[in-house]
Amino acid sequence: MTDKKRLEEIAEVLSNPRSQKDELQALQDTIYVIGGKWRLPIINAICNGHKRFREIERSIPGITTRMLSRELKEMEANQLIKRTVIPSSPVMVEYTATSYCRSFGDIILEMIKWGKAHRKKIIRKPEKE
Amino acid sequence: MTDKKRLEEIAEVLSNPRSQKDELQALQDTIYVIGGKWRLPIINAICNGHKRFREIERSIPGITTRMLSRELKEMEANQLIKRTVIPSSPVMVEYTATSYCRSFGDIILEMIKWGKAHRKKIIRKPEKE
DNA sequence: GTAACCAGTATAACAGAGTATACCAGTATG
DNA sequence: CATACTGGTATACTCTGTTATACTGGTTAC
Repeated sequence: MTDKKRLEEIAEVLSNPRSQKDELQALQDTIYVIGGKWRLPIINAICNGHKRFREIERSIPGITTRMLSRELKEMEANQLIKRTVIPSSPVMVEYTATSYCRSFGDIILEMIKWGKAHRKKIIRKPEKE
Repeated sequence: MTDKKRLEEIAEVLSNPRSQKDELQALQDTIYVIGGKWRLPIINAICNGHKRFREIERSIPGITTRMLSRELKEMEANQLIKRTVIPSSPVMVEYTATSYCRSFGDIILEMIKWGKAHRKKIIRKPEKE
């Protein structure tokens, strides 16, 4: 390590008693958990009261059965949601949010807020036709 | 369309005067803009005062030169950051955040908050060794 | 002269997120 | 009997974000 780099590091630590590193780590952890195109929309749908598979599917235009199925499975494994089978006929399935899941509420809210505020600025890549 | 589905839709609209659809759209727009593994960490780094290429690179462990270069280029194209060349010798480059970029502050803050609160719950897939 | 810094570019390859399409068993509706 | 609903699975494929590795040109320090 060069002296320059060393001095930079010392300066950084001194100016950051609570360390930027922890914040970066926390940020990256969160990105890891809610990463991907569908995770947050699904959480949002379930928190908004959509419980049934097809109901969630319909509420998120563009998502495929496969992706929804996969995400739900993983989210159940990670204790984000609860899957309940109602032994009626035909069998019904209900997905409900755990409190862990609802802890994303503030993030989702902020993101909706941002999206609404900056609607006009966004130029999406054209969807495949 | 079946009567059932039709009734469901009516019920949904009635219970949602300000329409969940707009919120979902806003959420997906935001996901689209800040999507990916590196976008938010880079924004965070620049907002925290890291201006120089190598400085940003060093502040985000794991990122490659290529990814940082690509992201910076795209972010500049999208008016998220400003790239300034200082004609010294050797040439220096400074990246600074636009106010548009800083508008992600609240989202990043919420995500850091979440990450810190749920640190222990996260089981990351083991990194490649 | 060689090692390290700056700000990147080039090339190739990979992994997995995401898409497309079809299909299953079971039930109810007309 | 055909159609449409339920909650999904199976197979195959694409795409691109991401990684890995090497390299460039110019400058400064030892």
